[in-house]
Amino acid sequence: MGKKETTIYDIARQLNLSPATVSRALHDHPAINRNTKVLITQKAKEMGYRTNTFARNLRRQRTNTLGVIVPRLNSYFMSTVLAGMEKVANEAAYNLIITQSLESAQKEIANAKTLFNSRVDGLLVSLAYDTEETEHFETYVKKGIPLLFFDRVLAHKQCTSIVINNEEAAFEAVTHLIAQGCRRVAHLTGDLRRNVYAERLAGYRRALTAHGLPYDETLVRTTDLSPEAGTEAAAWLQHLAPMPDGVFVANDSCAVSCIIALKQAGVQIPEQIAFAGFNNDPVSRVVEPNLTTVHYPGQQMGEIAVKTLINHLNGKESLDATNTIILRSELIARASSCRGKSL
Amino acid sequence: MGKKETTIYDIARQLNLSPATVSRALHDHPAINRNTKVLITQKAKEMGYRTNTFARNLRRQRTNTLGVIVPRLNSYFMSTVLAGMEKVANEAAYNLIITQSLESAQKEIANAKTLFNSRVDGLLVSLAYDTEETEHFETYVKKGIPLLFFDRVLAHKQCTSIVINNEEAAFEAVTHLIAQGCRRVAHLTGDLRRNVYAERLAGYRRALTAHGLPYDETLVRTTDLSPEAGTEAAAWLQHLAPMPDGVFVANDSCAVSCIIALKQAGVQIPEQIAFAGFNNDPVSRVVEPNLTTVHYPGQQMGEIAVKTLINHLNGKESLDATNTIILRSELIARASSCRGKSL
DNA sequence: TTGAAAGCGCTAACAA
DNA sequence: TTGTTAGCGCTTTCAA
Repeated sequence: MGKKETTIYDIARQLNLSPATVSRALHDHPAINRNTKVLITQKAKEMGYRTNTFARNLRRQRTNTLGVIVPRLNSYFMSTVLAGMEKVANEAAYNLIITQSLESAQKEIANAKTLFNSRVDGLLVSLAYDTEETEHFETYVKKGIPLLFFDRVLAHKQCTSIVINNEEAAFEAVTHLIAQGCRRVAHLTGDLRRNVYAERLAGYRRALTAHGLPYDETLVRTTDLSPEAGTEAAAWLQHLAPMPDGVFVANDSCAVSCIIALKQAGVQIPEQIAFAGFNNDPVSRVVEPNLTTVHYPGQQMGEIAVKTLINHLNGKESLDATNTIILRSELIARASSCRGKSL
Repeated sequence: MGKKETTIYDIARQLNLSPATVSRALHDHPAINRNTKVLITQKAKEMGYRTNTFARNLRRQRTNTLGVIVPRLNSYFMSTVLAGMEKVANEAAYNLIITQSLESAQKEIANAKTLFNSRVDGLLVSLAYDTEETEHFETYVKKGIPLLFFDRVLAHKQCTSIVINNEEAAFEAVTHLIAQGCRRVAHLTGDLRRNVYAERLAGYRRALTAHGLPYDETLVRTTDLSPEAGTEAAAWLQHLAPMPDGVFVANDSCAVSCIIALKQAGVQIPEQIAFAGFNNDPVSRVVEPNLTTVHYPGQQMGEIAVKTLINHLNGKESLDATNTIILRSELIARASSCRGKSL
């Protein structure tokens, strides 16, 4: 591997200064002569010096690194969140170590451990599908490492969460379907151990009740919300008797594949079945008819999550008081649910 | 922050052993007594010990961390690549520090520098739109830090690249359009400084020539390939006289929005204009008619990139001999380009 | 404004 | 199989 690294000792020797002075100059210490500083900076560049982050971290007991655990990297929503996180972290000179649990609690535990050993200054988590125990986060809490959950969060904890109001968003979506004339609304959801799905179900249920419609649990189907699940759900919908006249799906990609399968089977959307999805994924604007959905501010969520965490680390803003940050979501009505002429 | 950290010294003291023995036990050193090892492992767990990665890295002069620079995190293709990278890296106990250049050469340079200072063991790069100079990678080459480009790569360099055969893929796509009867094929491309777009253009051109069609540069439009660019391109296409009867677009999301805009304007797809895109993005299977496209093995590319890099780092396989790894891509013909009855 | 010196926690060469 | 010991490169207290 190439030549030996230049250290502050090398620079110090060349300049007949002490390593301490070099260290100070390189990190804008106030008590340092302007000229000395220029001299050192120049020499450092000339010699190809680069900070040894380990030595520095070892000494300072800080890493300037944040850990991230997400269920999957390659979903539209998540990659948007990550883009926001990276942006803010980068601007604040923090590194991001990103890991994915692939929806497995076991991998989530392993990742939490690895990141813990990597001595991240803080951790950002969106939970896997099947996480039940949360022992693996206790180590962080105990060490006083700030822990921030986003999207798929943990209830009843002393850590901060960033979410949208899923219950309300679902309520609005279903209310909208009902306003369009739906009287028998089905719901495709994900694993109910996750707040996002449980809350959307609750919103669905409340909307039905609020408009005098019965809650019928045979109209609720739990799936993994994949496109394949959408296709299967299309068959399921057609076998329900009578067929529902509206469907609220907890994510867009599943909704879209469901619509496509139904159309192939000759079902009219929205005339026979009206649809509403969730996330405002790009596919929602491509499917025909365009999918009504809930806009989920992913990039913003990522930005705020990291900003909040870093502010906390810098002592600018304590997280201890903040329990939950709720971002604004928004229903976007499109053709998949609109039966009137007005839209 | 919490209590003081447990070190191997603490464990050693409690067990009346030397730190060296503890260190060995904790890292599966061969010359260690089975019982001693069990003892130490247990004690370590009991005391809540965690490896201090800095101290370890500082000593070993290795970080087990790879740096990644991508143009954007939140594109379907890129998030798929990253998912593959994370999977392999994680399995091999490597961390991934992911950064995005946001298509800016300047940010790419800054990120390269940061990652360099983070002492990554290797770097994976897909170039920004407007990168011209590549000085910022020279530091890596000089230090002997392996550098691996993927997708948007650098020509004529002594580093390894992982790509697909863009020229050939484009040739096939355009040949397919011609086989469907297109005689006046337009092309929407990206910044031609990037190999992927230059090569796709070359393939487009070769296909025309191979089938006796003239190359007309007024039919080639350079854009940023965003959905918005697709919408604008739709207007442009309609103003060309005569209107082209086929379009090859260098990415799917741009192609899809172009199709949508054309349909709104009353243009029949594929009867009046046949379309082929690139990437096999999910939207390609949602748009109507479904978009003919080139399947790009993103996940696989990410996996192979990291696997190759790690093998090199472990001395299992040298990269010095390997200049380019070419993955297989595949044309997927769908309704957007098929005029015959056969499909 | 600068310097001397200690030590962050770990690993590896050498010794026993 | 285990122990001794010397740093890896940096920051920081204390002293000058």
